[in-house]
Amino acid sequence: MNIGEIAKRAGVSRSTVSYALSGKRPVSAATARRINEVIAELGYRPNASARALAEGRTRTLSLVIPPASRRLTDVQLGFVASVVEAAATHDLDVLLSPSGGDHDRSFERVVTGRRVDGVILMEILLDDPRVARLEQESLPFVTIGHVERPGASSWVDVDYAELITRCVHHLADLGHRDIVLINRSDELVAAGYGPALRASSGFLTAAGQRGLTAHTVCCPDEPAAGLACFEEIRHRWPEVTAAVTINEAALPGLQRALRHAGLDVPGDFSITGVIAGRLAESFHPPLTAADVPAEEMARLAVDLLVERIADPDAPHRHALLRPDIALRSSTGARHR
Amino acid sequence: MNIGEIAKRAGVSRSTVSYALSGKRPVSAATARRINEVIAELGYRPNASARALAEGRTRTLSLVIPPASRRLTDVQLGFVASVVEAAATHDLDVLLSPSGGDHDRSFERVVTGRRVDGVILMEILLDDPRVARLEQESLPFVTIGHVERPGASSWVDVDYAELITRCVHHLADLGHRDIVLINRSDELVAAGYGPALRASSGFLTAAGQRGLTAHTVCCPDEPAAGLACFEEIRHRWPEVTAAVTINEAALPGLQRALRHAGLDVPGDFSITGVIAGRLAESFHPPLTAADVPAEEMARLAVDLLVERIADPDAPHRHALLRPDIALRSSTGARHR
DNA sequence: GCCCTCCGTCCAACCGGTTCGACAGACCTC
DNA sequence: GAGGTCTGTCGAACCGGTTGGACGGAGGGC
Repeated sequence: MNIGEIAKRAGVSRSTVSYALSGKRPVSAATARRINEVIAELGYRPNASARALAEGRTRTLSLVIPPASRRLTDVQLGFVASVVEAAATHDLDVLLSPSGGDHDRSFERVVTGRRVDGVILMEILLDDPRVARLEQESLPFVTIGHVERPGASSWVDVDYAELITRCVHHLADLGHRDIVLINRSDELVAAGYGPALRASSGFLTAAGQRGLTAHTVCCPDEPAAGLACFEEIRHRWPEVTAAVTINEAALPGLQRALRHAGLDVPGDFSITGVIAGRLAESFHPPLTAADVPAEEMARLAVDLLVERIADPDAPHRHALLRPDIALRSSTGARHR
Repeated sequence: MNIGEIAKRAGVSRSTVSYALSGKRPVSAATARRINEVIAELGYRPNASARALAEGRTRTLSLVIPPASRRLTDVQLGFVASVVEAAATHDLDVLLSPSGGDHDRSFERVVTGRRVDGVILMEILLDDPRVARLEQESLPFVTIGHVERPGASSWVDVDYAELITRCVHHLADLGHRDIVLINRSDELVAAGYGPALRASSGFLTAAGQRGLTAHTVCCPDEPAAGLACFEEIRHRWPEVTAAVTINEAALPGLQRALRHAGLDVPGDFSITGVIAGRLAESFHPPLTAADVPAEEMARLAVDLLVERIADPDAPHRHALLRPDIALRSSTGARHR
């Protein structure tokens, strides 16, 4: 059942049906009614592939995710769900493409087969080859996270350096003198993962300004690693009284380690950082932390992308978000 | 840059290029080499929409997910990632379509616009309208979870009734006499969500067989609810010494409630159930539980779907998985 | 040398839409 | 009543692939 069938039954030409549907040229009321009746009766819907071919656009976005093997964090999952949601408000579909590892076939297929109108990249490295690939292919894209040259593309990100700085000041104001940053994994840092690097430098700079003694550790994205990591911290720097973290996956392990060490939060030890809000609230006690506004970021990313698709030559835009630190109950005055 | 351009530069007709690419007819070695050179030089890749239109298939699957507002559980997330992964091994792309709430436009668009070759449905209700819709549209589909009439479609599921039964026997063997099932939310049960209903009936039947006193409660999919729910259990049935659960989201709250009540696991209280393996291991202590094999299920679902797409008239097949209970450390002998 | 086969290639139709230019007829104007 | 505009519709080209039938030429059998 195609547009020709509808045209035949309504006694008009194919183009008239097309115009009736798109409204791009006027159609008499009587004809429109006849056409709509036939369409309703037959349950006709235009074939998406044919339309995409003719229009030169697919009404589809690609969301490039890290491969499943590397488990997604809560923040990342928030992005996926929210991007799909935001795209739906523009009547766009979302194609999920793994990239990295041996999954670059999917990425290539999507990029080069004109399968989508635009791409949203997440888990961006400071110098990301996929960005170069998309630029070369001149396919509109927006990144969640940003590469080193901030003017080179459209992006949305949270200002990790600034948020971590605020965390440090918050702890300093509470009297803490020895603090530690629990970062993401070694591998990510080595690969040039922006948030990890920006968090680290923001942390050290702010600690320096306030005259604090600061240490940083990398911790694999797993609960068990969080436990081991904290025990190492206690062993190497027993004087530390507060931690800042951006490693969500390590939180359960961290929690267990704290209990195991008999430390009360925030009585004996304070914790803060940049964390998905939902996760911060399920910590015990709820974490004082900057919540990553995944939903807002996803919405912004999709809006930026839609804009770029409409006008690929417009200047790049970006949004650097700095959500307030939500004061919950995991930080307190130092009294050891 | 299209197939005509390649043909021109290689000095052959468009069809020859097509045949060289698909291998559906023999092409002389010399011609093939010339064509491949031009293709490599220009970085040509066939336009996916045009190919889809001509071939009548899109090489794309749709994965229908619950809307983002209803947060995805860990098990569900495992499905999404694993389905994408499994589809990639068949060189298929995955379109993510929210359904339910006000997102049925996406579902309709995908189903009726011939946008995909097949659909994977998750979060199936015992009597799911989407199943009927897909049948009517005669679009191949596979469900993760199964509707009431098991022969009506192809599906893969875990045998919740059986697994919960095993959990009950396990607890009974340990001497527990009063147990409770912490189920998913009221709404899901009311909507006819299969796992919740099958878990419940399996639980009650098994408890009856073993002569145990059994209670069931529904608990919203949130940590806070888990806490409240456990406190209610302690209040209403203080004699209960063990819980079985399929509610992952409630686990953190449950954990907090146990600590708050000063209960040692498994010394004072045992917990088991059907849970994503990763989550079971991040509980403290690690949960003795049947791990939902999300990866295997996703792989099976994709395989079944690919099979159905190839031969839509083949009889329906299904897989009902019964993973062993992984013995960890959250269950012990009753001694109160 | 003739006929048949087979191999490699080409032409043209087709998939199902969109869109541009043309045009018939109604209506207005002078 | 001739000429001009406006409205609604149609025909045909086009998007970029795939595919079936036709066809020319090389090679083999007689």
